[in-house]
Amino acid sequence: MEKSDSEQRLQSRSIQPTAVRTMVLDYMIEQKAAVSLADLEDHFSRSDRTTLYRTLKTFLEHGLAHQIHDESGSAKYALCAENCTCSYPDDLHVHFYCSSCQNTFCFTELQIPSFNLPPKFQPDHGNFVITGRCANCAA
Amino acid sequence: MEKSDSEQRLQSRSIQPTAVRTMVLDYMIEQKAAVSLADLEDHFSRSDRTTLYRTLKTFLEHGLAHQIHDESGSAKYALCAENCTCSYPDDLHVHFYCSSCQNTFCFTELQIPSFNLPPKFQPDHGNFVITGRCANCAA
DNA sequence: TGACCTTTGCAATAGTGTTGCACCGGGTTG
DNA sequence: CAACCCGGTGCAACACTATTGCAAAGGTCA
Repeated sequence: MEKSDSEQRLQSRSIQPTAVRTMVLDYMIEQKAAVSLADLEDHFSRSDRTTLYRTLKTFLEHGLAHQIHDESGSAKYALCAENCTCSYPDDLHVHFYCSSCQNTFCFTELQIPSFNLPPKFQPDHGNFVITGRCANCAA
Repeated sequence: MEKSDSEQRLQSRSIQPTAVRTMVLDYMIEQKAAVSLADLEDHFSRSDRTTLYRTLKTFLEHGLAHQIHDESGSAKYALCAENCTCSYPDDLHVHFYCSSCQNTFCFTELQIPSFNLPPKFQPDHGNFVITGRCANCAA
């Protein structure tokens, strides 16, 4: 039996590829914007909120996705790149939250130039969000 | 009757200096870390949650304070500098959220080197948070 | 004093995040 | 086969944050 790409992607992060997890991953792969728990609830109405919540939590814990805190009030989730460690400062990229359409986009190609923190502060990871209007809504 | 510094600071942002507002502003001035609504509730137990909530909202609307979204799940608020406009890219500074003591600090002196957004994206303001351990907790 | 406006307090609600517990199906072991 | 274990899932409940509606309090001004 052949394995789908997403199943392999789950296994490569040591996550059991269950039906829900594979579906959620597939869904996240197609999205251009980061997804919230509410998005998943809407889209997978046959699955339980808790299951989707724990699915996202599992993705976070295994480094498959990262969490973004924008001004929408609810956490968003986006897939990490294959080789992403989500740690500072290597994987520090910018997100853009559109206050018009409430979408949050990952600009993984947009690395932040490095800067120095005050002494003794030990960074672990970062959450950078620019708020404004996205290319679609600004038109 | 002489006016206190905080009363003048409120008036300079066109905010009526009521008792609650002046007290909250005084409190925020003394804090080294950003405050949450829950912090205010704890400290001003004689005032109502709603009043404190609306006080912060007023501060935001008049550019007296800015909002920070860290991983704590609740919004934090910190005073803006006198000349701050809170707009991109001039007032883009870094915040540090300590996952150990849950405090969030403003590094207003730490400007981000500039970078370019994709075309047509119209930025308004930013929310940059580094998570890790603060100088106190790292010891 | 009375009309008016702002501020404040109280109550209630929506929404998000989170946990406990029970069930189910699959694999394992006696 | 039966007893068991275990991860995943679903249901219910709860905590906490954010937010709104409405009524009371207080200040201002004619």
